[in-house]
Amino acid sequence: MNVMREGDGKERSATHDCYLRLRELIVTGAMPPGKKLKIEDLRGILKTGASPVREALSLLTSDMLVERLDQRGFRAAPVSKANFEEILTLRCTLEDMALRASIANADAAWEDSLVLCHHRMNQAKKRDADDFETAHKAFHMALLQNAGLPMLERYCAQLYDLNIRYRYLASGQSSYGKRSIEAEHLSIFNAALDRDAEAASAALLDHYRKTGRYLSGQMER
Amino acid sequence: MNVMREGDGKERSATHDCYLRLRELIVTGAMPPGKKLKIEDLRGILKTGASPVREALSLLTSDMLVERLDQRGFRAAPVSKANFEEILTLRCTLEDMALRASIANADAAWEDSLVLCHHRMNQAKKRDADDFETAHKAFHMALLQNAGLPMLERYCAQLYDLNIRYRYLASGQSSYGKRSIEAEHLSIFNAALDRDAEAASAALLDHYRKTGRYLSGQMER
DNA sequence: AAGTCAACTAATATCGATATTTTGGAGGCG
DNA sequence: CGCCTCCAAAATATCGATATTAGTTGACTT
Repeated sequence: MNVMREGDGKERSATHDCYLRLRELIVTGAMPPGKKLKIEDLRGILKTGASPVREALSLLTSDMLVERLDQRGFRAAPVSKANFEEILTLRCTLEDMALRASIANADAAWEDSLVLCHHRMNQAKKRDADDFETAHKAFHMALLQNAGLPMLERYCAQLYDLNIRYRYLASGQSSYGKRSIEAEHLSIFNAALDRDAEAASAALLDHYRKTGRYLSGQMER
Repeated sequence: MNVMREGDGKERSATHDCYLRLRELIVTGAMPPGKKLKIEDLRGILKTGASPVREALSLLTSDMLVERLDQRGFRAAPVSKANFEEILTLRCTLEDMALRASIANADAAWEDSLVLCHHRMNQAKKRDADDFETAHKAFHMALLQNAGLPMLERYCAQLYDLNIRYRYLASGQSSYGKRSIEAEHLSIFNAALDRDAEAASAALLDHYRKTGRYLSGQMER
């Protein structure tokens, strides 16, 4: 009667497993915005009891990916252009702060981690879209992870996921437009290694705003 | 067999009620930092089942007031000077942004709400320390609530509670030092009504930094 | 025939009980 | 004599079932 020995490739607690899988479903658009998230249905999809599902939905509420309605259950968070723009604004402010703090604390270990993440991201790009998503997030988070500000990092990670969701919704999986994402990443990367906070921040914000404009254009609402 | 008809003065769902009461217990220091939060004990205190308690703890995890340990349950979030300073830094950046946006959108309705909140705060001060806490938070949130940036407001509210917790921990309930909090509030209030973003932001950050220094001084750690 | 109210259905929120995991300690082995 | 292993007790995580609440349909009144 063991619950968590299926593929063994996931996590160890049913709740956390639910959390990750549900988040994936919402971020990628498999659960579209506004969709009613019925416990019974999700039980069927996730093959588990009601308690882990409920707890996972509660956690996703705090990530602003799920909305809780009075006593009428849960639904996938709605989307709007205003929300998208708020996410962009907050990301620009918070990541600017985090990146500058990271650079201020720069050391060899951090630079090593940047080199690795950047390399892996470029390798993953050639292979698999899903791998690239993971590596892309890892690269962006690595830029901020030397700030020594764990709460700020957490906010940035949350906002990253919310933003990714809009990208999945605007277009099919991982369509990045025609711009050279690679070049943009390279200039952020180089400026960070040079410990040039001004240049790095400018490149990062430019990267986000360009992506923002591209997605904004795709959103007809 | 009705669960939620005690004093009727609280909320309507057991989970939300647990959430509010537990948050109060942690913020005020009744549950000290690092304290193991055992489901059974809390069941006894809150007089309810295990499910609402668990769900409330999950929600508090996202507020960074509770930590979840692998499969070893929950405990009240630890405190540290670094954490306190991160909260202060984030508050200064985020509330600055929110206040400026609020002022940019200033209108008569918002000014009315400020006048009311400011008045109520001053009235409450004369009466009851607990009422003052509520009114004080309402005033500070009212300053930000015209920004039209709901996520930002949410972050600010979260950080406000985290900060209040340090005040409760540093000293007994609602000891505000010798400064004239009232005068500081008045200058923020007046600058906001004048729609002078520079002055309002400067007064607000000064208010936070003074409180921060005062609390930092009280923290020997 | 339209609006209103009431019972029915469906879904949520909560409870009590069980199985799994961790923890602390006693006994045996090196 | 100290360390590792194994066992018992406690606590967590999860399940299945129940009671409460919202949504809906249909009948009754006007």
